[in-house]
Amino acid sequence: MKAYDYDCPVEATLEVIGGKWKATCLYYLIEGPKRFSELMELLETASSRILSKQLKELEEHEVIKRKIYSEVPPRVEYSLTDYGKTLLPLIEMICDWGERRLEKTGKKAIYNESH
Amino acid sequence: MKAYDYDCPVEATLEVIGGKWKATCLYYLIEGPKRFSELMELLETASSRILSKQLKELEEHEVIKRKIYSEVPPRVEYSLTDYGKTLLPLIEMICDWGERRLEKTGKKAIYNESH
DNA sequence: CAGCATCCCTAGGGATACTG
DNA sequence: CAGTATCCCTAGGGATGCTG
Repeated sequence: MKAYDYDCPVEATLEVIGGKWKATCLYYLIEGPKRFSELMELLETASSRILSKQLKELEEHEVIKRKIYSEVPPRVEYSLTDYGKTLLPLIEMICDWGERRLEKTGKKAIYNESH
Repeated sequence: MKAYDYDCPVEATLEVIGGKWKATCLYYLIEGPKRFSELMELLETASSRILSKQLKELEEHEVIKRKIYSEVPPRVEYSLTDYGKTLLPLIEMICDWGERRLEKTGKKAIYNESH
């Protein structure tokens, strides 16, 4: 067993937000709770299996919470926890830097177009 | 071919800093240029192959530059580019959040101990 | 609707050895 | 010293289909 878990604290953060869709999910959750299907639509190219896995991991890291409504058809809403909200400035900074990089590289993001 | 490169700008950032050691490398480069062997010592558990790959990718993304000194034995120094320096506040915020997470989870990072 | 189950695949990461 | 070269391996991600 190792004496340390990380080389540097930055790794502890990347472990939480570093999955393929995680930061993007968090970003979309900033504006408020979203259901599974809403996230699916926003993350056009993600499969439901992967998305649900990433959401589960975010939940395990306690940055989002999952609320189940006992209805038919089923309804589930994901939202940021208080702890997750501490990530907010970080996520926004990540998004800002990404936007500048889009300008620099000429690449495009769906999100940018729809705003 | 896809019409878009990303769903959201956050992905453009994660593409740059999201590799296993990338953010950590950037973090250590904040204090100034470092040679390959210095980074190897700081990133205790990274292999030279991986580290050199990650550095090469950071270089391709134009956030670090590689300076070769024509000496024997060879000497190479890595440092942040001006563009890379625009990542600075972000990296520091990532580190801060990571530190708070270390406190919360009781995990440890080498870096924290040595300071 | 909100997901698991199953199967599959490759890219990222790692160990070890070797060179200019 | 600062890397490649080679081989290997698994974890993350993806396609498709099924269920409560």
